[in-house]
Amino acid sequence: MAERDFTIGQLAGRTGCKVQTIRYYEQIGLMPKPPRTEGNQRRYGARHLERLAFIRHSRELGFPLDAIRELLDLADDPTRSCEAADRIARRQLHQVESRLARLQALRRELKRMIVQCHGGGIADCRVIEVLADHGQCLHEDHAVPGDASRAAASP
Amino acid sequence: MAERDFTIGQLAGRTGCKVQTIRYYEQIGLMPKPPRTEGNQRRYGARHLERLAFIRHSRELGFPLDAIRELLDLADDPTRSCEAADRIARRQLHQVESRLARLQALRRELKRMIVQCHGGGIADCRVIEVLADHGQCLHEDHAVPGDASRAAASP
DNA sequence: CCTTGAACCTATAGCCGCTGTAGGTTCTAT
DNA sequence: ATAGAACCTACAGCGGCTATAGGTTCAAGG
Repeated sequence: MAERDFTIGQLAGRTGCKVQTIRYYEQIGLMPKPPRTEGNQRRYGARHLERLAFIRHSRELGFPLDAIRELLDLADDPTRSCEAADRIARRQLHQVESRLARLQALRRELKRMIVQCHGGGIADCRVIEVLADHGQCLHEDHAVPGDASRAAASP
Repeated sequence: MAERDFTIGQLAGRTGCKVQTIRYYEQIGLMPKPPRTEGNQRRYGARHLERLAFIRHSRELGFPLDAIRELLDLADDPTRSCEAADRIARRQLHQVESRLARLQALRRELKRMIVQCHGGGIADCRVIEVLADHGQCLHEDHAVPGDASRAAASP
C-alpha cells in the first residue's frame, strides 16, 4: 500500500467520524471493504476519504443512510441524471420543513405554558395543568399523526 | 370493578395511544399495574385515563419519558414546589429551540443546494458536489457537535 | 349450549444510527 | 524486550415504540 494510506484512526480524525462508526458503515455496506495489512488492519486511501466525507456531510444535513446510499450510487455513475439526486434533496428539504413546523408549534405551547406559571405550589402549577389537559393548548399542531419532528443524527 | 372501567383497547381509543404502547408504559413503570379480571385482562379506571392522557400530551410536546416520570412524580405530590416542574419545562423549551436552530441551518443549506441545481447530468450536479465538499456550504452550523435536532417521538 | 371472531395475553425481535464494552492482537517507540 | 497506544471482532444497549407469533378470553349470534 502506498505510504499515504491511512489507518482507520487517521481516517476518523480527518473526517470527524468515530472509528466505530466507520466500521459500522463498512458493515452495512455504505463504505467498501478496504485492503488490510498483514496484521489484518484496515488501510484507507484518498477514495475512501472522499466517500466518508460525503457520507458524513450528508448525515450532517440530516439525510438518512438509505438516502445517502442512493446518492452515492448516483455519484458513482456519471451517466445518470441529476434529477434523481435533486429529488432526494427535495424530499429531505420537505422532511426538514415538516419538522420545523412541528417544533415551532411545540415551542409556542411550551412558552405559553412557562409564561403562565408564576411559581408557588404544584397544586396550581400551570405546567402540570396544561400537560394534564390538552384542551388548554392553543393548537392541535403538536398532536402529531406520524412523527415529523425528528431530524439529523449526531455523528 | 365498577362498570365504567375500561379495557386496554378502550383506554387506547380514548387517549390515542396504541395498546402496545400502554403495555410498554406499564412495563417501564410509567403507568401503574392495573387490576385484572378473572381472565387476566387489564381493567382501567378514570385515574389511569388521566395519567395516560398526561403522558401522551407530554410526549406530544416532546418531553422524553424520563422527564415525564419526574413530572408525574411532581404532579402526584401537591406539597412540592412548582419550580421543579417549571425547570423541566424550560429545559424542554431549550431543547426545542436548539433543534429549531439546527433545522433552520439545514433548511438553508438544502435550499441553496437545490436552487443551484439546474438539471443535466450527475457530472455537474450541485447536490452531489456540495455533499462531497462541506467547504461549499455557507456555514458550519450543521456540523453538529452533539445532536440538537431530534425532537418529539411519534405516539 | 356452542361456535365464531374480535380483542385480549405474554414474550421476543426489530427499527435507526450509532456508541460502548469486553477481551484479544498488532504496531510503534523507547 | 517491553510498554502502551491503536487496532481487531463480537455483541449489547440507547429511546420509544411497533410488529409478530402463538396462545387465551370474552361477547354476540345461532
